[in-house]
Amino acid sequence: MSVEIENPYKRKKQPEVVRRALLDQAARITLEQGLSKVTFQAVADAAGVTKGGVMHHFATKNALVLEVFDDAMAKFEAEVEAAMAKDPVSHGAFTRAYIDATISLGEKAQEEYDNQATLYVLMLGDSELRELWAKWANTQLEKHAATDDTETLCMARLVADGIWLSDFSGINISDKKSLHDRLIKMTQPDFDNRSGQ
Amino acid sequence: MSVEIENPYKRKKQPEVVRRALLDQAARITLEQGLSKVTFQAVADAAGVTKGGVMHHFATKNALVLEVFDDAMAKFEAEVEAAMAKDPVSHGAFTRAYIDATISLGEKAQEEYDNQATLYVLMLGDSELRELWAKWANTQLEKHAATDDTETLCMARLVADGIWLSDFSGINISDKKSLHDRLIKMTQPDFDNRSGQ
DNA sequence: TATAAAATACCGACCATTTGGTTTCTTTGC
DNA sequence: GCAAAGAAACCAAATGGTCGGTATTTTATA
Repeated sequence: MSVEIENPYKRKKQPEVVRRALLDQAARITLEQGLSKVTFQAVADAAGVTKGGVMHHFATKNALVLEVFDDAMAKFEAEVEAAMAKDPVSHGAFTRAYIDATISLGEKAQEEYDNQATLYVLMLGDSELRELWAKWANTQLEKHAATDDTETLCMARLVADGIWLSDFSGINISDKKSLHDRLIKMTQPDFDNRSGQ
Repeated sequence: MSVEIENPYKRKKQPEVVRRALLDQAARITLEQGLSKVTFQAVADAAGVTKGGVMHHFATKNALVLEVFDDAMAKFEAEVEAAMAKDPVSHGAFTRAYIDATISLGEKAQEEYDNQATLYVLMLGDSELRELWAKWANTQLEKHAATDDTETLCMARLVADGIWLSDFSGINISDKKSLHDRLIKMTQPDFDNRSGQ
């Protein structure tokens, strides 16, 4: 007599949970093994469903990747907005939020670091996603032009990007904390007047 | 009576030329269409040889990509060293060279810009290549520790990286030339003393 | 210096696997 | 009952890789 096999059809249906798992696993595989390893099969296996299950949620591979990217972008945006909401000073508020969302110090959760990395890895490998990212970034810059348009603030954001790049590729940075503090100082309203550039 | 068909075997053999073409085309495809489109077939077609021809020069796809990366890294290194050789000031010489090799101003050839982009796109999409890059960069930093180890110099390099990132993804930067000049000023021997940070 | 041998460059047919994608079906939950 | 969730069995095309062949180039040798 044969062993009772769990009938997979009887698994409880929880589309939202499955969908979330699919996005998360796709993002994880992107980071750990590169975009080329993000296949329907791999994502399905990682999330514990079948390929058919994945394709029910995401019709094509492009759609899947696009949603992973959108998801990462939305999270990043939320992070920035949350940080801005807590900032009492208006001048440079966007830049400070951007810096804190981009640089991963000790206190920043791994989860958020991974999200940022997913965002960058995806967009740097795909010109279509790059355009989406540029659109978002340029929109943000316009939106905060009144408070974050000086060259010094621009530079501060660029350093943040540079730090992320170094961090991600494993290049040693002397003292990230001190650098971070220096960046934040650069965003103060009176920085450009107080000191030379 | 049949037309004489050119025997493809009789093509003149010029391994160095073919090899160069293969690396160049693979790099181009990487940039224009992403790593996933870099297939033996695509590279072969682009270079005007057969798949077998490609595989004669590069046994596996990994080997091909690795050589493309090595090639890009070597070119970048050469660019940096050439710039350093022309610099009479020792303090910050590596940083200035790095900045000029990284930021593409008008005068910088498209070719060199593409090389930089290939380097970054490849390494950001593959953890193995990332390690190679980190190794190279960390070695350079050690080598030039005597002249390029201050926080300000580190920051200048990070801005350069950030500028590249923004450029590549299509994010608007106010005045790149002015930013570049400011970076170069930051690398001057007396910068940290002359002004606040 | 002529030539035979060995090595190299490259072609082209082939193969197993994986890929993204389609279809059909069963099950669940309202 | 019915729409949605998901399984499962397909499929054609593309992929990385093997293999054996053929022409050219280099090297060894006489």
